[in-house]
Amino acid sequence: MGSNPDGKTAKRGPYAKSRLRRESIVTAAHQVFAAHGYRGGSLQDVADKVGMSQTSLLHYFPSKSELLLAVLVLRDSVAAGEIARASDGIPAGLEESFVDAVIRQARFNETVPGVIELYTVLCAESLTEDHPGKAYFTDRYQRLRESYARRFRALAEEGRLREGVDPARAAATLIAVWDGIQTQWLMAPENIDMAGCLRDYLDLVVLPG
Amino acid sequence: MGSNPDGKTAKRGPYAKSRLRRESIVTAAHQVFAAHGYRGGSLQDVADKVGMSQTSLLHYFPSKSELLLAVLVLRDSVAAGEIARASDGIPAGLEESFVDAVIRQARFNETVPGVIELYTVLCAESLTEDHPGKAYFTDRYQRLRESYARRFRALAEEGRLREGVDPARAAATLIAVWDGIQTQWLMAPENIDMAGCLRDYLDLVVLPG
DNA sequence: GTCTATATGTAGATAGAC
DNA sequence: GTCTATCTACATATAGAC
Repeated sequence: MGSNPDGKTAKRGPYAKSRLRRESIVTAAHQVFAAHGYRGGSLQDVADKVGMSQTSLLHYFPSKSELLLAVLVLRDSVAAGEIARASDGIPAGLEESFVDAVIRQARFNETVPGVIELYTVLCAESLTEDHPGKAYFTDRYQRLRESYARRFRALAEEGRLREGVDPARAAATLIAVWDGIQTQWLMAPENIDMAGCLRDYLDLVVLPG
Repeated sequence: MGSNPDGKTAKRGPYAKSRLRRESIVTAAHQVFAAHGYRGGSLQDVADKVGMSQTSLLHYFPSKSELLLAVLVLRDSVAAGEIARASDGIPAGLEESFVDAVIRQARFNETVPGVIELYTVLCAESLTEDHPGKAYFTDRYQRLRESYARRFRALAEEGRLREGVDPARAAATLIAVWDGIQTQWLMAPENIDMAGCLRDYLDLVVLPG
C-alpha cells in the first residue's frame, strides 16, 4: 500500500512528486505540532523544515486545520502499520494475547520519535474551544473504549478477568494508565517505565491464562 | 491567611483594592486558560472578563507568563484549602485513609468549574517548547510521585499493599489513572466515572484494613 | 491606576507574476 | 507549482497623557 514494487504501475511525473511533497509536509508538520502544539506551531515553521515557502505549503493543504487532520491520519496509519507488521506471518490460533499486544504497542511507540509528544499534546489541546482536532480525539476515545471493553469481556468469558472487575471501567482505566504514564514519561523519561506500569496494571486485572 | 476578620488590621484604600483586583484578574485568567489553553487564551480575553483594558491588566502582572504562574499558584491554594477544610476537626488517630482522601479529592475537583480543564490542558501544553509552566508541572509531578510512594510504602509496612506491587510504580500509576481519567471525563462526562475508576484501581492495589 | 495610542511582531490566508 | 508581495487580524508589550 503506497509503494509500488511493480515498476509498470509506479506513478511518474508531477503526480508522484506531488504525493511525495505532501508526505514530506505532513512529516514536518508532525514534528512541529509535536514540539509546539497546534496553536504554538506555525505554518512557517513547517515550511522551513520542508524547505519551501509558507504559501507554497498552502498549495498542498488549503488551511492549517486541514494539515492537522492529515497529521492525525498519518499517526493512525503508522500505528496500524505496526500492528499489521506484527501480526504478519503468525499462524491462526496463535494470535498475540491482548496483554502482550498492549505492551508491545507501548514499547513500539516509545521508539518512534515524536508520536507520544504529538498524541499527548494534541489530545489535551483538543479539549480547548474551537480546536480542529476535537472530533478526531473524542471519536477515537469512544471507539478505543469499546474495543478494549470487548477484549475484557472476552477475557471474562474465559474466566480470566479478576473477580469484581467491570470490563467497561477497566477499558477506560487502561486507556487512562496508558495516557497518564506517557505524560509522566515525557517529563522524566529516565524515571518512568511505561511498559512496566502498563503490565503491572494488566497483571492486576487479567489472570494468567 | 489573606482575610482579616479582625477589623483593625484590615487593609483599606488602594492596597486592599489592588489585592482584590489582582484576585479577580487571576480568577478570570483561570477561566480563559482553562477554556483556550495558555497560548490560545489572550490577555485581551482576560481583560474583557474582568472589565478593564488589556494595558491596565499589565499594570498588575508584568507579562502573560507571570499571570500564568499566578494562576497555577491559585490552583494549588484551592486544592490545599480543601484538604485543610476536610481534615479540620478530625481527632488525631482518626485521620482519613489515603484511599478515602484520594477519592474525596477527586470528587471535590469535579465540582469546581474549570479546575480539571485547566490542569489537563496546561499540563500537556507545558510539555511543548519554551512553555512557562514547564518547571511548575515537572516539579509537581516529582513531588507527587514521592509523596504517593511514601504512602504506599507505609501501607506495605502494615501489610496492606498487595503482594508484588512496587510502591514507586504504583505511585506513578495512580497519578496516571487520575490524569488519564480526567481527560476522558472532559471528553464524555456522562460516560466516565472518575471516582469509580480511581477506587477500582486502589482496591486492586490496597488491601482492606 | 486607568486609559488611548502605538510599537512591534507574527500569524494565516489571498492575489497574481513567473 | 513556486514564489514575492500583500492583506488582515490579532498578539504582547511600551509610552505617556490624565
